[in-house]
Amino acid sequence: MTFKPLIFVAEDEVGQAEILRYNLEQEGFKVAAANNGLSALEKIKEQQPDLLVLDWMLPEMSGIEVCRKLRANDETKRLPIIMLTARGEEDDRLRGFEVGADDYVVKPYLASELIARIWAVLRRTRPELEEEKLEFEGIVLDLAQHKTIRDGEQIELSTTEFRLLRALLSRPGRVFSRAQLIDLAWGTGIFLEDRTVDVCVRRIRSALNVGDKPDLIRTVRGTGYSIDKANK
Amino acid sequence: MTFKPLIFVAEDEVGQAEILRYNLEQEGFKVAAANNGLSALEKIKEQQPDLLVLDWMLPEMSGIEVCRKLRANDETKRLPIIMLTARGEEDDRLRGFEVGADDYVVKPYLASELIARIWAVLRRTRPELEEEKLEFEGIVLDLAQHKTIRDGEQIELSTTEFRLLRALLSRPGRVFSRAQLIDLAWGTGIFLEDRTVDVCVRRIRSALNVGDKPDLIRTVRGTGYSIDKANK
DNA sequence: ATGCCCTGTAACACTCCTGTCACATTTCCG
DNA sequence: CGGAAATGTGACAGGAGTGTTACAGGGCAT
Repeated sequence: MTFKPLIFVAEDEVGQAEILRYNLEQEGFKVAAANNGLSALEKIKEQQPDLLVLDWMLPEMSGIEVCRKLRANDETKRLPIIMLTARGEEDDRLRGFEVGADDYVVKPYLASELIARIWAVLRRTRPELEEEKLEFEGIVLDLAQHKTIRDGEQIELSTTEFRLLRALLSRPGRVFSRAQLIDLAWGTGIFLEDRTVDVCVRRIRSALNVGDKPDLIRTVRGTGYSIDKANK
Repeated sequence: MTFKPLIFVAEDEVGQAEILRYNLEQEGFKVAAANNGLSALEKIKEQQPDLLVLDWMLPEMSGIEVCRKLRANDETKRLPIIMLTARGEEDDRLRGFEVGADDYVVKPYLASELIARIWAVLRRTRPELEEEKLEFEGIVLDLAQHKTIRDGEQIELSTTEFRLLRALLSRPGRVFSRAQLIDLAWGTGIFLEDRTVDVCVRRIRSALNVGDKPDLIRTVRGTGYSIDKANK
């Protein structure tokens, strides 16, 4: 991917914003941010981001207001917007769509979930961004369609398995610790036994290695797992 | 590496802090330190370090408070922070992320583990520091991939062996005492026989010196070991 | 409510790592 | 040359780490 979309984050809670920035940068996005509605509006006009992640509750100017103002301006009229709303405020969702948000995500959210939505919206708005695929040694992950293929044959993976494989495929060869994999596949701040990763890896392996296909998941004893070529 | 990152250590226990300083300096970092939250905050503003290692429990001002204050200030808003938390305090980890820590390490920790995290965070923040390989005289350690290569051929090393070789390769020519090597490869505070290092070195040697390759690990009688060119 | 699938955890088996010991070899020094 | 100290080497028992299977709880669609 040569093009690096600039994502603008309007979120007032510093911690949330930083985590988000981190995850988005990991994903390969450029990131700009503001912590209140007013400055968000200004900075957006300057920087012309490719997409806006907009918290519903913002000081100075509410998300809905920001949204409306953006839609009223010719330059920003078509800026894709993803709303962050608190759980239970379903009404907000409705109003969000009314004022022109392209999608919404309920807090608390999984980073990977939000990233998936971002890609979806970007694809929708910019068809020239061909659908994102991860590929390695005959394994293809179609992120848009959530499909897994090995050597042309489709593989059935559950959501969690798909996310874990996705993390591994994002950087072939690189070894991920179990903790990192939990962060990437389950979400930052989720606490699970390390062994859970082992079991999930096993499930992926047995789904992936049909027939006599070589096992491409390398176990690095004492450290973690990676996707790799023919480890003897 | 021409650029020497300045690491700021905020840790109240003097012994811990000194060991940490030593290990970080070994790694080639510059180090500044404070033993309470308040002075840490002041010194950080003066010295503008590249990264902060922040103990969770600090006198005067807790780690979480320091973190929050730093995030609230424009100059220090993006300072990468690694939290040190006690084992079992999982809640702290969550709160750590909430207030914007970039990573966390659980005490007691492996010096090499912390150093790895520091590099990871620095790389994330400063992509130009993409240095994930150690190389010397045909030996290549790929830290990200956890692979060892000599003259193009892959070598199988166990975790411990890998860590020990890594310590040696981090500063070619430098002689490490057995105690230092135990700190670096096994972890600070681990007690082992010095002879264990000898055995581990032997294992590395026999894995590395396939064929008639020269032995690059030099034994310094009465002192320790180092990686060095062709010692006859 | 019912049944199915997903999932996290526990339990057990098994591999291979690993720290230590005992003995061989080398080095140093008088 | 002798002896002691340091290091090399091979063997081994115990254990940590991982593979594997089973299962119970929960979500979701019917």
